[in-house]
Amino acid sequence: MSSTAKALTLLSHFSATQPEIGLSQLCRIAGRDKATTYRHLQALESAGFVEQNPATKHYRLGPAMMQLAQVREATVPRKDGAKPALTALADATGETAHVTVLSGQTLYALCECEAPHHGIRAVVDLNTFPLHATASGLCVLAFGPATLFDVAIASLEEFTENTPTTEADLTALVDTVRSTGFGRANQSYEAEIQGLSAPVYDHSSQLAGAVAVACVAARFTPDLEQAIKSELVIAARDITRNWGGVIPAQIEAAWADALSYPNAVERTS
Amino acid sequence: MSSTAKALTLLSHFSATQPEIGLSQLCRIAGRDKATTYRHLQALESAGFVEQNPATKHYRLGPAMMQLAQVREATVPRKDGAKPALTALADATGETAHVTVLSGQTLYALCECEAPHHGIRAVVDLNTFPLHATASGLCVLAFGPATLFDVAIASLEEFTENTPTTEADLTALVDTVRSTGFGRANQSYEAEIQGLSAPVYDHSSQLAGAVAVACVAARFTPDLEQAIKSELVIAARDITRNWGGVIPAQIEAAWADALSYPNAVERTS
DNA sequence: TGATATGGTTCATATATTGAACCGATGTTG
DNA sequence: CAACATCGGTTCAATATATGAACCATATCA
Repeated sequence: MSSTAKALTLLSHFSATQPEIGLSQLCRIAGRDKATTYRHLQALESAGFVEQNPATKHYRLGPAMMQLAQVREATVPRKDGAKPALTALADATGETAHVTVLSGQTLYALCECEAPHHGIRAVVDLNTFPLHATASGLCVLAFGPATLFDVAIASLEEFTENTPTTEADLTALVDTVRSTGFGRANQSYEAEIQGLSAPVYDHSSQLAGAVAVACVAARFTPDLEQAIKSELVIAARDITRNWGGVIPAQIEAAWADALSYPNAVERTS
Repeated sequence: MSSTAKALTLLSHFSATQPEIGLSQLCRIAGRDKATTYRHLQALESAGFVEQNPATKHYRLGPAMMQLAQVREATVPRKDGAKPALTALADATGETAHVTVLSGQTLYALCECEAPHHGIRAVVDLNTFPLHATASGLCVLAFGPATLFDVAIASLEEFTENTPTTEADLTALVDTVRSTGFGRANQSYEAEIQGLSAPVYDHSSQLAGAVAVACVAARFTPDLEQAIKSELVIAARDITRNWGGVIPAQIEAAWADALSYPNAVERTS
C-alpha cells in the first residue's frame, strides 16, 4: 500500500456523525503511528483536503472537496453513473434491468437495459412508475418519504388481478419490502412479469430511486430470485457509490439477512 | 514535497472544461514522470478519487468526491449559505458571480453562478485563485492575515500585461482595496475580464473568503460598476450573515463611502 | 504536585518512491 | 504497407523519502 493510499484512507474516517477528529484520536481509529499520521494530515492540508479547526486544532474535511465535487458532477451526470451497473446487472441476470429516479412524488424511468439472452423478455416502456404496483415503486414507498404512501393510496389503479387495491394490502407489501430490503412485484402491474428491486441513494443521504429487474414469470424460480437479488445488491451499491451516496446500514443488514450471507460485504470496490 | 502532496496536486488539473485527461497528457500538464504519475493515479483510483473512462482509458474525478463533499458540507455548511445570495447576485448584475473561501494560505473556489442574460459571459474555472491577480485575491490580501502578503509576493506570476509584478504595484492595489472595501482586478488575470469583489466573514470574526463578479470588460461601464458594487454589498452581507459572521464596521463605512450613500444600511435581510 | 492527556518535532534506519528505458498495442502518414 | 508516433502500462537499479520510538511543550485534572 502506497503512502498516498494510506494518507487518503484517513479521509474515510470523517463522517457526518464524527466530522472533526483530533490527531491522537485519528491515530487510534486508523491504527497508525502519530508522526506518520501527522505528516499525512499535513500533506492533505496542503492540498485543501483537510483543514484544522483553529479553536480545537482538530481536523476536518477541507474546502477542496467542494470544488472537486462540482467538477465530478459536471463530468459524470447521473445517467452515466448508472449505466455500467445496469448493463452488468442485465448481463448477469439475463433479464431486463432498469433504473428509476424519484423526483417530488413521481418515479421516473432513468434508463433501461435489455439482456439479449432470451427471445422472450420484459420490455420496460414507462415514463412514470405506479408506486403501488411496481417493484421500484414499492421500494420507494418503503424507504422514501412517508408522504408518498398517501399519494399511492390515492390512486390504487388495478392493473392485474394481483395489483394491491386496498390500503391494508399495500401496507403488507411495503412492510415486507422494509424487512427484506428488496421491492417485489409479483405480476401486479403486468401479467407474466415478476419485478425485483433495490433502493439507491445519492449524496443527499435520501433515497434517490431504485434499480430493478423485470423478469418473465415463467422463468422465475427461487434460484433465479436469489441470483437476481445478489446482483441487485451489487448494482445498487455501485450506482449509489457513483451518485455519491451510502446504503443505510439497516438496508445492508436486511440484504445480508435475506441473502443468508450474515456478514456479506464481499465487494466494496 | 511529499509524494502524497504531489499525487493530490494531480487532481487540481481536472476542471469542468477539461474533465477527462489521459496519462501522457497529464504528465505534460503536471510536468512529471510518466511512471510516477501512473502510480499516483493508481493510488488515487484505489481511494475512489479518480476513475478511468473504460472507453478511452482517460482519467476523471471519482465518486468519492461526492461523498466527501457531502460530509464537508455537513461539517461546515457554507455552500448552502452562499448559493441563494450568489444566484441573486448573478441575476441582478447579469454577470458571472462566484464565492471563494480562504483555507490556510490558499484561496479556493466554493461555487459559481453564471447569469443567462448574455451570450458572452465570464466562465470561472479555477481550483485556486492567485492572490495578486484576482479581485477575490486582492480582497483577501487587504482584509485577511498579514502573512498572506509575503506568500503573494513570493509568486507574482504575470498572467497579462496588467498583472501587478512588483511589490510596490501590489501594495498600491491592496491599499486601494482597503480604502474602498472592494477588490478590483482590471484584466490582471485574464484579458477582457473585469473582476470586482467584496470580503465575507464567518463566526470566527476572521475573513472567510470573498464574493465576486467577473464581468466581460467590453460591457464594463461606470454605471455597471456602481450597480455591481451595490449588489456585492448585499451579497457579502447575506453570505456573512449565513456563515455566522459580521462585516467589520470599517468595511461597512468604506462601502457606504464608495457608494456615496453615506448612511446606507437600507437592506440587511 | 504528579499523572495523563493533547498537538507537534527529531533523527537514524530502511523502506517505499523514482524515472530512464522498455514493451505491446493502436493509430497515422508519406 | 512499412516507418513512425503516441498511447497506457511495466521494469529495476539507485536513492530519495517515509517511518516510528522517543522526546518536547503545553494543558487539564485530581
